[in-house]
Amino acid sequence: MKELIAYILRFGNLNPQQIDFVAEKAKEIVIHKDEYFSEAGKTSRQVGFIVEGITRVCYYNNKGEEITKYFIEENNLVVDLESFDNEIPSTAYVQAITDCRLIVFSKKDWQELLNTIVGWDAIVHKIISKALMLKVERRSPLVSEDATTRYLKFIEIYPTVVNRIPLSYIASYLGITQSSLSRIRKNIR
Amino acid sequence: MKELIAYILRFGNLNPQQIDFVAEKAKEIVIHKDEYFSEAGKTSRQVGFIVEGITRVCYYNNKGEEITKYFIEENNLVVDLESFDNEIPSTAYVQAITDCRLIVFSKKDWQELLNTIVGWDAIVHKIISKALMLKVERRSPLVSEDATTRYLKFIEIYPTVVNRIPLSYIASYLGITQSSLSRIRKNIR
DNA sequence: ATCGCTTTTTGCCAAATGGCAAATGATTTC
DNA sequence: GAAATCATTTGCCATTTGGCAAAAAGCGAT
Repeated sequence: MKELIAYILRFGNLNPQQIDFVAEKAKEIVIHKDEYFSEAGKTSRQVGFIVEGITRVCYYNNKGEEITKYFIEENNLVVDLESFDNEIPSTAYVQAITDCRLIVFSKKDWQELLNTIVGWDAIVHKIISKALMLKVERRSPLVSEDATTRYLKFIEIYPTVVNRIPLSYIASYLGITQSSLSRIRKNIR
Repeated sequence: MKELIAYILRFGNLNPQQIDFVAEKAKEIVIHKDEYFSEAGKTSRQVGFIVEGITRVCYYNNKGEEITKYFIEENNLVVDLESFDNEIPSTAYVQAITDCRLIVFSKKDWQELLNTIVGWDAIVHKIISKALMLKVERRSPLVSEDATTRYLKFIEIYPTVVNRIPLSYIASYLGITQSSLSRIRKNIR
């Protein structure tokens, strides 16, 4: 729980009562490797915070290939905004790549936080904007680079992730085949 | 001005006084083709709204190649958030690709809007989040597609843009060379 | 340790894209 | 309207990456 609180306080201040209130609403859950936090086609009704573990957001393109949109590591919020906010079916899966410990808030509890804690929405907005900006900043530069450079950038961006997840997920995130990525790894060593 | 107001009202409500107040602070300016709205290395001190025209956000990578990160068309806000919010030098250029009519707000006026209009920050946050989500949704799928598919997706995403801007900018956005894009265009016809 | 399953590596060849330079086409300027 | 400038297309060949299938390596269960 302290990880979550520390994370929130980086974006704004809460007094002790407010922190208690947040803690009261938080539920801790475990999701095992390969299980889903939320699924395409279903409406996402939870906001999560990853205490430990790695997840990925992925979908299937029109050739049936599984594409990893991005990874979400520990100490980050995980929520399908579009689906959660508008109560519409999600278009992507959020899947645990390793066993994960999460703190989750139900939609109802999340609403209560919004209604009760003055400034909660401002904090949340800051967190969301920051996360979205990061995603853009990480994705955009990849398109214009060759496969090796993409992988090198990936290592920079996700140094704590690169050795804990299957090569095939990284390949699909980078838009290259896993055999190519395997060869790239060989060349780099 | 009515375009801007209509745009804002899609994200939240303002009463007539508030609308007047916004209009009072707004300045209309023109930026000619190839001129910059904001520049890398300089702190961005304006929020803009494009009434007419197309801009792009671009930067130079470490090989000195000019990379187009994305395009911003009419009826969208244009602001370098990172730079504007934190008053730090920007890392990218915002350049007019066609002659542009913009409505701009100085940082000082923008602050006044925030301080005066209850709910202004909520509206702005919604606008920003929506725009950032769009950027992610547009960028991510490109990485995993071949050059032709990327271009076809580009046409879908920016149908009003594709024929008004140089091919080289599109190529740099898609991460392919302009000769390749030229050949792709030929094949598609 | 062995079997079975999954992931990663490798070989071979085909297809896609890049690099460079020249030719063509389009646009602006005087 | 001719010249100059800039953008796009094309040709040629090199390089990168993909596709497919088999081999090797890693890993967990018995």
